[in-house]
Amino acid sequence: MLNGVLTALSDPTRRAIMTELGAGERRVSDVAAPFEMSLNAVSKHVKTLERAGLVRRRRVGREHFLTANPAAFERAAEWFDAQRKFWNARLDRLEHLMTEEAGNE
Amino acid sequence: MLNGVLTALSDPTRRAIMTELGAGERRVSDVAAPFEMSLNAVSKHVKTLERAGLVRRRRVGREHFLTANPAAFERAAEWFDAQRKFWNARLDRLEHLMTEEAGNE
DNA sequence: ATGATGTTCAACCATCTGGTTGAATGTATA
DNA sequence: TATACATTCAACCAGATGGTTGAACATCAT
Repeated sequence: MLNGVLTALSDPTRRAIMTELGAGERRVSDVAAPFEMSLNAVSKHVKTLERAGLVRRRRVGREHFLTANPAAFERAAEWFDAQRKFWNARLDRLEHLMTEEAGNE
Repeated sequence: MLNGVLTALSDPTRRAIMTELGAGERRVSDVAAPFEMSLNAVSKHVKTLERAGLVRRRRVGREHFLTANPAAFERAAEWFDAQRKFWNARLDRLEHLMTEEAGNE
């Protein structure tokens, strides 16, 4: 869902986690290590990303391995792309009108 | 700022407002009309979008005319595009490795 | 001047959010 | 078995968020 993905990614910590996972599979505590907040806080962020479908979890014994699920980006990326296209078209149309106007002067 | 734009757009009401403004300049009360919430609530949402740079306001007498500022989308759109490119490259690399692996069997 | 219109401001409220700490759970290891 | 490790769960807290209502402000129309 677009909503969940956008909400999840509107937090800088969570975007950083996604970037971190860009380097490959990581355990929860590895992901948490660079941050100054508690492991618990990061664990919550991971859960949020997971709920949004952006992160997948693989349990091996007591360790939880996390991977990014890039497919989940798609909806949001597409939404922004659609916006971009729409506004570009609109600006082009506007510009076109203005040059036409100029031609009539 | 990426953060502000993403946060602003993570709310469905605010995304709807942006869509509404896609049709052209609108007064605050016109923007508010289709929503079931109070004018005040929408006014607050507009202010949020304005703070994020996504909306511009033009005061004419007592009326405030709003327009979308598509340029503000750019950062966010670019961020998603960068993500998309990064993950596609990563998947390609992975696929490549796997076919190489298969060739060695 | 009066009153209606368009909008914001201010105070309030319930819920969400992002963080904390401490305990619980499950698993590996000595 | 006892202990250390990896992680989550639960309770709590402060501050943000999204909504409400009522008053204030500025402007237009009579």
